[in-house]
Amino acid sequence: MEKRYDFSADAERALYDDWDSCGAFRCRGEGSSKQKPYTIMMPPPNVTGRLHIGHALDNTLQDILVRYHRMRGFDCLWLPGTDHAGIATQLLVSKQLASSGVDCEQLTREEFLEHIWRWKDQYGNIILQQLRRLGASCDWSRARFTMDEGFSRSVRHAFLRMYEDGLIYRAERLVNWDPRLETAISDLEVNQVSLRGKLCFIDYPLMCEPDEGLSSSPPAVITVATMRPETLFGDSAVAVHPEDERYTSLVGKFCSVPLTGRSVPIIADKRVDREQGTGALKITPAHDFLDFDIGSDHFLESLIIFDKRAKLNDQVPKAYRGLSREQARKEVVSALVSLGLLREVRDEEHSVPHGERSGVALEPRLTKQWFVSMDVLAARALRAVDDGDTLLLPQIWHSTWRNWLDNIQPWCISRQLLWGHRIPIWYTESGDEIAAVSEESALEQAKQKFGKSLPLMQDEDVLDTWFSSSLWPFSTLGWSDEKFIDNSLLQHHFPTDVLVTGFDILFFWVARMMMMSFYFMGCVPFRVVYLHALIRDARGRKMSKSLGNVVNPIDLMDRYGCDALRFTLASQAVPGRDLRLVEKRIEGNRNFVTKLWNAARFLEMQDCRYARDFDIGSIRGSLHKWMLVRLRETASKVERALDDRVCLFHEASSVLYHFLWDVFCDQYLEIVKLVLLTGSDAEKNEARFSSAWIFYGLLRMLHPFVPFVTEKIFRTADIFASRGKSERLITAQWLGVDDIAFADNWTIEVEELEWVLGLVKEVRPLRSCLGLSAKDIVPLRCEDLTSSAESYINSWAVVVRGMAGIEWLGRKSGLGNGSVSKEKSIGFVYQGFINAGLGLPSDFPIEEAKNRALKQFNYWNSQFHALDNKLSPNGKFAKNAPEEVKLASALKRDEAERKRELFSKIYNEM
RNA sequence: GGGUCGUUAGCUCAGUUGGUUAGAGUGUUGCCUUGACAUGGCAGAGGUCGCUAGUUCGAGUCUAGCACGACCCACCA
Repeated sequence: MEKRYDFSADAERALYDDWDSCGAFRCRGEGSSKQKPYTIMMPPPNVTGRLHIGHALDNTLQDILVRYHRMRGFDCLWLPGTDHAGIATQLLVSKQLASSGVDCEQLTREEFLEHIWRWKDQYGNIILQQLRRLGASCDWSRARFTMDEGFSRSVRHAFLRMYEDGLIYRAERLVNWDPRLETAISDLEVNQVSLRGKLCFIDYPLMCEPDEGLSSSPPAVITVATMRPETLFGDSAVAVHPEDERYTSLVGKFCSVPLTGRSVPIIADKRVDREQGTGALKITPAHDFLDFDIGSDHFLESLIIFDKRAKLNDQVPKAYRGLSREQARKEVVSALVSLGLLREVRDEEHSVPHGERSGVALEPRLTKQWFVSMDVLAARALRAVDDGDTLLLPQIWHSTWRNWLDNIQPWCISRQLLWGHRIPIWYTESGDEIAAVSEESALEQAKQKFGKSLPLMQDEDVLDTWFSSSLWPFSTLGWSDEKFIDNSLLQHHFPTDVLVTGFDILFFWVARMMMMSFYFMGCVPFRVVYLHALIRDARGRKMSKSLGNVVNPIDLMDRYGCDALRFTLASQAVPGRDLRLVEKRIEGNRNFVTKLWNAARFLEMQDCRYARDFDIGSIRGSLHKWMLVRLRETASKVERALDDRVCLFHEASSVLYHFLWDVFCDQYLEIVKLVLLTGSDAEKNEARFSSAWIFYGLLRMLHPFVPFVTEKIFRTADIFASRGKSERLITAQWLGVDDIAFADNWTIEVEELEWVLGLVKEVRPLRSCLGLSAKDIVPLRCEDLTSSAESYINSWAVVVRGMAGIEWLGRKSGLGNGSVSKEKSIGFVYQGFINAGLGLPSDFPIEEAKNRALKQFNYWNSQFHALDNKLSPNGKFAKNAPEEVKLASALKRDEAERKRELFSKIYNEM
């Protein structure tokens, strides 16, 4: 083996390509009736995407689950793919076309789509290539795209069924309109942005009743307050609260809208808030949601004053036509000032809805759109989580889930874009709608319905990207695709096991998948949803391009290796908490990878070929038995943590980290070294093979987390040579609790255990002693430490004997239980050095010697303390706790009920 | 306005139904190159667990209030 582990991109790619080409990622599907299926659908990244750190986290966690289950013998399907990402892609391609001098406006729909498809074929798979670098072991042979042929059929099929069932309908409503993208968007795509604005108090002159004449005195005005004076062109009323005494006399009268001369009624409506502004609200039904509702109830006219780019249209006076909202606001204000109708202006914070994609302020707009009725679907999705059919992890999301689904609004699914699934509805000249899977079918239907061939126009709009994504879990398995209807793949792998994704798309995607799955499949799409948190920078800020704090995972992998990044992400994946990416942590985990590599190198140096075939059940040494017990305990912890219904990735990685480093390397291997130096031939042999065998087990447990280094070790280290067994770790069988079950039959005597623990305890002082003595003590015995291996070994053996002497002395003198004074103990330990043959020179300063002995004493003391606690049944409780409590607390954890009873009994009697 | 979460060592974070002396990584101090590993080893320093009250034999952990921070939903005349 090389001295250093090579984690370069090339080295990792070689390993990855080998896995891929040997078919390790492939799901066997229908061909493997014996294997239980395990299925994860990868959240499809946008075709426009480049791998960012969030993808890295998302896919690392999925890969850990998939590799783990694969090793446990499941038939794993991890299905990858990409999303066509309607708005994002269209924006990107039109920008590119514009920069290369193509005027998108001049292109026909077909020409533009051709450009996008060409772009998609060229660049759309970059992110999937990047996922390979991450080690993602997904089944590439089953990769899907949300606009591939089969998927498109699914989408049409789904739309038509929901249309026929009345769940999808067309309606004229006020929708959130994005004036930059010139399309409707859904409520979820709206971000509220807090801005400073000017609250304008505008006087609307009252219209005189004919009989009042000129006699009535001013002020004959009603003052309204608005942040958006430019919308006054669309006003069709002024509303006040019915019980607002200031205005009761005015209700039913008319006032004139400034700059237009239009006369509008003053109406009363309970939805008007008396506290806000002046208590009088100008009503612009076509451009405000509340106004729209009030307007409909009072049968007011909806005056549309903006075009689709949010510029004033020809409904407004000539001087204002074509102005943007901002320009219009200025002009209107100055006109009002010159008319003396602007009473007051106040600075005020308010939140303005912005399009999350375009970033511009939205304009509510009255248009005809397609909607999905959500109530029934939502109720079912809610029940699924309430009943536990699907588990949301972490469970805190349950209440958010409920909250949202309880207050759900119809979903606007039509988009005025070009890139996406075209709505499968055709119109006749008479305006009749014909729903069909294709134009041919629509023509056929029209012919039957009207008795003659008619020219048809397909609906111009496309569907919201999330509409197609909501079909992802089953559409990817061939649902509604004629070629695969009733296919066994769908039966085998649906519902899927786990969905791993970010909480930010819980409503966008997860909830809608849940609804669609119930509607079309009659069951939940996944048993568990694991929602991971957001990755922030080292200072806790969100990563954003504008802050320039976005880290590129590819770059991190180049510098630290993929495994180090993966392990870091896994170890930070604490449910429900955002994680900050600190580079030092990645560096630490790179060191962990190196440690693993070096442990392998050590074992490699021992002569233990075919260690994989070693009959571990035959071992005799307590040391190895103890180690196997610890290994089993580790396997158990990892298995529990990786259970789908728990998903404690940080727990699993932490257990493995400390087991490898602290227990396996720092304790066990150090003792193995002693055995190799001092043991009999049989003992040496057993130590070599046991340690290699145990390492192999550990290597398999680590593989899901750090696949590259483990595979590399497995493939290069001689110890893993085997007689005709699997040659790849990725397809090796997990070494689980059940595989080490034989350890249960061992009775490790208390003395044996103590002996082992004694050895374990010796390791660190041994190392410590080696450190201490290299300059002072050892040269006393061995003049030339480095000249020959023999002298080194001898001096080491001496140290070992010395430490054994100290321990013996320590125990004998009762150092462990505090029955000997500290001073006396120091004396003993000091004496121990002498007795052990490590005699300090006669002129060695006594204070220094005492200091050393004190250090040693402190260490031994803590070790004995720890040992005492392990052996003592009541060791967990404070010395001054009441006896009753000690008794009660000695009960096992799962007997908490009894514990409580006992408590109340004890204290009731007192 | 409604809801959720967080506050533990200089920094980034664990801490399982309340239980010895609150842990890890990283940084820091001192010592040590040795035959797996200086991307290492040993030893040390560093914490009134946000604040206040309460429950308890015992609170980082449970309850209430407060402070600061983050996020989600709704509204905004």
